[in-house]
Amino acid sequence: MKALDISVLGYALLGLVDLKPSSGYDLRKVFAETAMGNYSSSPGAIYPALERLQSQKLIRGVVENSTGLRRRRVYHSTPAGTAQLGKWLSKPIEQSEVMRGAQELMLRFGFMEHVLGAESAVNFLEEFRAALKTYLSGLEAYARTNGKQMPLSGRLALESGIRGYRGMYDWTAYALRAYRQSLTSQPQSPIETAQGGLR
Amino acid sequence: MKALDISVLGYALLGLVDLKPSSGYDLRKVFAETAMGNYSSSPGAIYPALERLQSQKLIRGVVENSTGLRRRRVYHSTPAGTAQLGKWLSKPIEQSEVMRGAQELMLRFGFMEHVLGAESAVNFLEEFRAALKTYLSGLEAYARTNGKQMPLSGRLALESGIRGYRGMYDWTAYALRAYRQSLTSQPQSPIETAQGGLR
DNA sequence: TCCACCATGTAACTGGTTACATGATTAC
DNA sequence: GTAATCATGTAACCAGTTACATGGTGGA
Repeated sequence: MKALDISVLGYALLGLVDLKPSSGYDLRKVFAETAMGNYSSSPGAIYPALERLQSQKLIRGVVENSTGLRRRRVYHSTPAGTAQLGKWLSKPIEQSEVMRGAQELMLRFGFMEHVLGAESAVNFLEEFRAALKTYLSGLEAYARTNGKQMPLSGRLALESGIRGYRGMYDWTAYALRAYRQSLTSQPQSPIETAQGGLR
Repeated sequence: MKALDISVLGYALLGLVDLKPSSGYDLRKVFAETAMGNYSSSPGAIYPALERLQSQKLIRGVVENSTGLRRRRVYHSTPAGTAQLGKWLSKPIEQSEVMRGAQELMLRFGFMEHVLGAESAVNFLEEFRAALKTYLSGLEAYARTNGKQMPLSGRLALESGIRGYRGMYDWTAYALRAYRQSLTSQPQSPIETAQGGLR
């Protein structure tokens, strides 16, 4: 099977549809109104993206006709779609993704529990934490050596980045605590992934 | 004068070149090796972007031939370029930019002192702080009402976003302190912008 | 009747990604 | 002489942006 290429927006859509069957309009609202404010969200972006996913057989759109409402194409994920989503979620974390702001990593984490189960989420958090630590120490070293010769606003902008990553690093500890707690209190069975072949 | 459209990468390049004349290769290294890890950075992105800026007369490339080195096209900003940069930096902060992660706003802040002077940087920080406060309270309200029905990983991903913005909000206070201190200690004259017409 | 909202689409454009190509200089 | 690094480019492709188009439904 050739490697399908799917944009980040595509994965965001696939993940949302896998969580809950939705129409294009529903999905647009998610991007417009919830905390997923990045990944927007114009009709010219999401309708073609949904069509692409459908042509790859990862989702299927069914026209709702039961009620007297206007035609509404509700998409749901196929087994292949869930599998593909799981594959994406299972990718090891790369340093370059951390560098680019870790937004895609957070998106992946958001879907992880539902698709791969809580243990995977914990593993991901541990890996993420390690990657953040590496990147942070690099940033801090950079700030120490180059900070003095930067204008104040540049130095502060860099400081903002460092604080952001430090905050994320702290967050991983918080999230791990939350997960460990939920795992011990109820020995939560992970949701079965639809297919076995998630390399 | 028609409104030129310049991508964020274009502004990043313009700002860097305005700080210090540089070749395409120098600029690539900045994106590859410093904390400006987003905005990359392949030759296929930055060389065409530099050409576009040059065709808009915002920068000028001069081939270095003094040394025996290989031809190296060093770009420097023109007065029109500095003016355009100032115009971009002067844009009021929009909520939508905050929502998209505030990366462009941080980029703007990084260049601000050099182009518009310290007072502008302070004003920007105050505006930014207010925008963050608004956005944060919206996010927190969203988390309160929708958090319970989200899976743990989704809830935690949201929490990460909130923490990130809260961290930025705290950072604005820190940055304002740093600026006020530097302004009172030495009554630093802002660098004159090259042209008056920054609407 | 007209407005606001639900809902889906399309067409033109363009900036960035990926990958390839080239050639000069320095160090070993 | 050859590998690494400096340095600049180009060409194909495509996803996302902007803007426009359409048409149903419910309420004032």
